[in-house]
Amino acid sequence: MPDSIQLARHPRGGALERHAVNLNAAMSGLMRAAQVRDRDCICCHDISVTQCNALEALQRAPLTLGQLTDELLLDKSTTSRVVDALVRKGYVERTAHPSDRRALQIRSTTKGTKLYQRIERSLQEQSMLLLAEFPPEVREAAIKIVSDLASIAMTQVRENAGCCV
Amino acid sequence: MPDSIQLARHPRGGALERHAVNLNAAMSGLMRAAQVRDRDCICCHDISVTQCNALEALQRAPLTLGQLTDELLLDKSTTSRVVDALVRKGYVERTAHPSDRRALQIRSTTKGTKLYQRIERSLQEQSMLLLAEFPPEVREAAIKIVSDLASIAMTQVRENAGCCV
DNA sequence: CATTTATGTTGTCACTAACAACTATTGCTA
DNA sequence: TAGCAATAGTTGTTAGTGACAACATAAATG
Repeated sequence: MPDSIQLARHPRGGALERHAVNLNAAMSGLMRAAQVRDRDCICCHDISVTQCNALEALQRAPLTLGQLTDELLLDKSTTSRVVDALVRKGYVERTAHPSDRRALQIRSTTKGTKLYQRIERSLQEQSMLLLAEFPPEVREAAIKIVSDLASIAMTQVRENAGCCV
Repeated sequence: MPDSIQLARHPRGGALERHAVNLNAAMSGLMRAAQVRDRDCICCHDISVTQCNALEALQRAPLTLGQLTDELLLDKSTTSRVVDALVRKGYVERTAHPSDRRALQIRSTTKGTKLYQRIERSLQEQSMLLLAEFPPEVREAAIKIVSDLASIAMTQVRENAGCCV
């Protein structure tokens, strides 16, 4: 088990404080590694990580630009350009919204869906290597925790909109 | 508990495949949220997220540029510029390496250490909000898992250096 | 009907990060 | 020990990301 993250032992304060410090250290390492890994992996498939996130969101259902913006936690202008890129490459299309003529329905094309499935498969292989080291119960627990963390962090971001006081 | 991550039930294949798919979904959500959260939080403190990562690494010990590059998983040119920025702002200094005149010893200044501590405190507050929802044993387990994931992912990145075949 | 609000797009800017080319040391080896 | 390959950092250049502001168009509200 290589260079593991340094965990603090006794910073002043209670258990919660200590846990928070340790979680931050671990998360920041994980984020850096996962970011690079995803970039290297996704980029071989002709799109960027952000573009891939958008494509993923559109696999579930067609979305308006606003909904997509919300899901990606980006500015609407950025989202618009992410969609531009995907349209240019033929992975996504902008169609008219049935009831609101201001809005769009952005949907994945067949080509886009195929691409996404290919990418998902290669990301999955990476994660399998990663998870193979753990027994099944621990894997289940890890998934649960990470997705709970994700939900809560997501809400924090949406509510706080610029945390610093 | 708000918009939680969709978990797949029965994709074809064994438990490991299913776990890998679910972990990816959860991680990608977590990454997006945490990235935005960290950015918003750190940016109020006059440096970027990458600069903050560098500052963090330098809290433990002075490093050469190469070592720092390795830790941050960046290109050495990028790392050099990250250091530039931190030097310009007075948070870090480049000093001569004792035994190798090609190399540098990059070290955090007192000002840099103070800044890092301030930032760490505010990130910690965010994480405390997040962790408060879980009982202590679960928190411990979460930290362990996340840091193991981080270590393994880190190794994957270093070894694989461009996964796609 | 007029004003306000919401949906997207475009212009501009700052920042991130990679690759390649270069300089300055160091270390190997013939 | 002279010469050459390898290593440490820096700088030039390029592509991409993402925010903010200003804008056009359509819907909703008074």
